[in-house]
Amino acid sequence: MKNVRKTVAKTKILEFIQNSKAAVAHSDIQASLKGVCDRVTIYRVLERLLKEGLIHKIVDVDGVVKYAACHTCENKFHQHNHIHFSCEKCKKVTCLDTIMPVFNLPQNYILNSVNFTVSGFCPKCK
Amino acid sequence: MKNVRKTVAKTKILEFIQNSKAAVAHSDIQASLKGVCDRVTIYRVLERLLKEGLIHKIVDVDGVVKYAACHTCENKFHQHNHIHFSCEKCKKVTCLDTIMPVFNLPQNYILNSVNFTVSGFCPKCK
DNA sequence: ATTATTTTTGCAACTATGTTGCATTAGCAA
DNA sequence: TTGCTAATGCAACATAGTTGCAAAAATAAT
Ligand SMILES: [Mn+2]
Ligand SMILES: [Mn+2]
Ligand SMILES: [Zn+2]
Ligand SMILES: [Zn+2]
Repeated sequence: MKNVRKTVAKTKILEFIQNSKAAVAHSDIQASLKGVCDRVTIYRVLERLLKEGLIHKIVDVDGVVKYAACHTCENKFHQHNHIHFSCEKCKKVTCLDTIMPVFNLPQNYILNSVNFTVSGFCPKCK
Repeated sequence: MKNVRKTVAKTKILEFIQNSKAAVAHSDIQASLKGVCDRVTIYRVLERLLKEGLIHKIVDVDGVVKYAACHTCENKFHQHNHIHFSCEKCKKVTCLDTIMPVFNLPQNYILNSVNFTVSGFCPKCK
């Protein structure tokens, strides 16, 4: 059952994600942590942080994978049914933590998780 | 203003997409069209079909890009605000053309397009 | 039908993103 | 301090997508 360990890479990466207002991509992390660790390590740390429920993963509308800290779901139900907003101008992806769309699936579909991203212009870019 | 041309590749690719019940990936197309054209051509044809509004693009929860024919929006408003269902078992992505989630953005955000994908188990796999 | 024009294609080369195996390093508990 | 094993670095690989350019094919003009 694999004990988790606290390492420099993990600490710095988590800090960076938590201090970012918008979701960050692997390349953002790599740029900010210049030389702290290998790019493969970043991938592996991200995997761990996901599994430990400290961050969540967002696939942007253009396929770019980004990560954001978990706020609303600290220790409780780890559900991310909020909307993500992707700005077409500044390319920033932000969690709209309080906004959860309403919909109902047809019979016979079993829902597990959702991935809602809307795009347009953010308040700063409109 | 670039006239569009009808070519074998384009015809076959569009047919394949239109005949598929689920959304298809580039690799699916390549597999089905074995040797009809180069893989680069597939990318370029897909781009054109998108621009011509004959298909739409879906980024799956795991980042895999897929394409589906347009049904509800033939000539009219080209809006894709319906939900896509991604089955975790059979990996098929299907358009739930009639289901459109309700939500409201905070002031100052300008909505342009949406990308809603929910995952779980489809009727066949549940 | 022939020719001319321009879109489309194939190919090769390249970039970006993510993965895997394996030897080495470093956390942490005993 | 020692021992165990999680975590890392590095190299190599895999996959998806892009770009430039010459050749081929589709359509328009003659
Ligand atoms: Mn979020
Ligand atoms: Mn669809
Ligand atoms: Zn913006
Ligand atoms: Zn299924």
